[in-house]
Amino acid sequence: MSSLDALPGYLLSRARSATLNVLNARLADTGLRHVDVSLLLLIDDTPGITQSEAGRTLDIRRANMTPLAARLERSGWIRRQPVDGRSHGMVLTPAGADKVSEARGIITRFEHDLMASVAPEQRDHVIPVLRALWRGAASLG
Amino acid sequence: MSSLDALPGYLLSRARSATLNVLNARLADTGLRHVDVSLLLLIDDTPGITQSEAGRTLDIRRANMTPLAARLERSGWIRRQPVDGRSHGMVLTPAGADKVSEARGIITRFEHDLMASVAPEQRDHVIPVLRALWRGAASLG
DNA sequence: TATTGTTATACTCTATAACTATA
DNA sequence: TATAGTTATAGAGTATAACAATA
Repeated sequence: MSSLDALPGYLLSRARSATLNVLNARLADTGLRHVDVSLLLLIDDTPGITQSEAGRTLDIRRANMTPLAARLERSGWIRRQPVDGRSHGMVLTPAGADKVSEARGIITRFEHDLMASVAPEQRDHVIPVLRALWRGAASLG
Repeated sequence: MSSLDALPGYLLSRARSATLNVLNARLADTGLRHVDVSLLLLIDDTPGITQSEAGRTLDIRRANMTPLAARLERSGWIRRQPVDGRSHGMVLTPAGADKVSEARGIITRFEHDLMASVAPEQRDHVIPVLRALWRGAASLG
């Protein structure tokens, strides 16, 4: 263990990388990437949400949201329909709703396994600590 | 707040992104990227460490370590010297030692500010939680 | 004027495969 | 046969700038 292991920023990167590797491996068979899952879950939560709104929620820029949403639409998981002349509301298709269920199962199992791997005395602190770091770092920017 | 905000994996990504943005902004004037800092700190901790050893410690592949180390050498911050016919040990130059001091100051201030932004009741849990998530995810892989 | 979506583009980070030189 | 370093390359992920259409 190097002295880097005392630095929250470094630990955050390593923890993120380790968890993402596991999640991506578990998602591999679904044809979804983790970013696809987050967008599909958001659309499921907020049917009709526009690309720009989704981008602001997920911290994805408009320019990068376009190919992402286009890919989900091409795969038949979402439809984009104009809500006014310039905004596109996104909704799940029936196939997309099935895909979300499938993804939700994997995510739920993954989060459960991850939490189970954390010592009981730290488990209740996982969510509060991560939220605090997120909000805290954002407040420093 | 979407339902994603209850998922450790998602929170980890957002927290990592937010902290990295702040850190990179603070490092901008030094000519260092965060990955440069982690390698320089490791070399400072372990003078003579080889590229492969450093790669295993930092989870950076040999193929990606080469241009990284070459850049630090070109900048005059490290020297690479053969330890046997195939391994290169890395050591800081005097200029590199100065650079590490500069970086360490920024890192220390950054980690302090980040910790200060976390509510006191969560603060002591930051390091244990991040270590637990890292090790836990690695054990799932 | 500001916003939405799009296109083009570039930069970083990460991953694999193939090669050489050496242990 | 395994390891160290290198090179080339490809794929994500993320960033900016410019544009047309619309509010």
